[in-house]
Amino acid sequence: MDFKKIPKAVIERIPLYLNCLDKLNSNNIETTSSKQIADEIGLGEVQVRKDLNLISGNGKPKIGYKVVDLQKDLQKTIRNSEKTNFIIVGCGKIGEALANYNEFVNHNFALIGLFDNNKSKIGKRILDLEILDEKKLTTFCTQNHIDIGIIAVPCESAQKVCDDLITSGVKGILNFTNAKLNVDTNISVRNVDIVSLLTMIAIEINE
Amino acid sequence: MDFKKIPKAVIERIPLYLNCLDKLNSNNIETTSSKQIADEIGLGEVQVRKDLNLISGNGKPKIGYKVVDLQKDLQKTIRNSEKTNFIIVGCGKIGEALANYNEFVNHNFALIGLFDNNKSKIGKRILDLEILDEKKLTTFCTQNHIDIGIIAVPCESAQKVCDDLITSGVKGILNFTNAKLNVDTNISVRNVDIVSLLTMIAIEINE
DNA sequence: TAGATTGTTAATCGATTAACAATC
DNA sequence: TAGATTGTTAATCGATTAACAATC
Repeated sequence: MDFKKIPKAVIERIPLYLNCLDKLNSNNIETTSSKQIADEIGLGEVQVRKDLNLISGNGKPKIGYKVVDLQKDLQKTIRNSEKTNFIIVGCGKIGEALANYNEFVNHNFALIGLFDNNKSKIGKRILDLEILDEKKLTTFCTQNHIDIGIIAVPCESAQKVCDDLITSGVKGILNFTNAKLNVDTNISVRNVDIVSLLTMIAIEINE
Repeated sequence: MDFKKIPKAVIERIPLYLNCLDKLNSNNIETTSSKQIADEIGLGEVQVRKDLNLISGNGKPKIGYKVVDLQKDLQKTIRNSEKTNFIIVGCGKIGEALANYNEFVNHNFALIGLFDNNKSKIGKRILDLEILDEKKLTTFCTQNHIDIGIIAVPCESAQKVCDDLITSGVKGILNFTNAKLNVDTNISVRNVDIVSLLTMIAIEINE
């Protein structure tokens, strides 16, 4: 929907910039420079400058960047609307841990639905949000605007849940199973698999 | 320690190959090809061939690769020893969820320690592993061979825990806090931050 | 003005893809 | 032998870094 396509590599860094700016903000720092940001997050300053120029273009020679302006420009890449709505499917250990995390609202993400297919879980609440029957998933998603679905069900059901989410209009998936999800290219999928992460670390420390 | 340096991009794909081979194995498929693997995990076949040639070099023209041989060659990039030992520091919701995950052993990772600084948690057990006092962390790490430490403590204590781990000889860190850890370049760090992941997905679906 | 800092252009580096020769 | 599949070399693409001109 945005006019300029943001390179994959830059997308990976935007959360770092946002984090850094949050920190500067809470320290009441109003103006910053590519050097300061680069040092803080451990990147090269030229790279930071190039990224920020692409995303914001509001740097001023000799002065640098206004922190709040930069935050606004970065935010624009993330969303058009007020909030990004997401749901969690699967309220086992991982799903529950995620649902209890209360930092979402500070970053304009809104957790608006929890689902499980286990009778003993349905009807319970996590931080005031009721766990709904997974059967209601597609209805819920079509009736509410859901941007992202988090999949935290057992591996075997992951593809089914994924298909249901996409059929109901969800455009992004965060997959906590180690299933390889088959999706159309217009859907954004990220995977978090602990064994894969440990494997990559193990390779790096073995070199 | 390995003689040939594996490119960063290839390291990211090794878990995919391992996953795919596990699946082929459980389907009793003994021989495979770059085409089959590529289709399964959604990569180009030339890329798969190049990666596998770098890592294994045991492909045979017209025949392909023996699944078990390929698995062995991939495993060699991951570890020299029998197992990769790791511990979890912080047994809150996330730490507990991770500790309960029982797939580690199937992939030659061994969870051998749990730590927390909360009196109400110390002494409890998760899947037969006792939660130890965080004060014992450095002693434990120096007395046992720990390859990787998972940090699942509150954000504020992350850097302190990280420093303790590294001082005690840990070479890899999996960081579940959104703290930006400051480490020496010889230490491998991977971060899992749910807000960052949601942010990247949100950017991609907003384009 | 001189210094600091941005933005841009060119050069380098690394990763992917294409073309094709080698071979069980 | 012909076909299938690997491994390699060259070409392309994308990302990073270096050099430097522009400017508040």
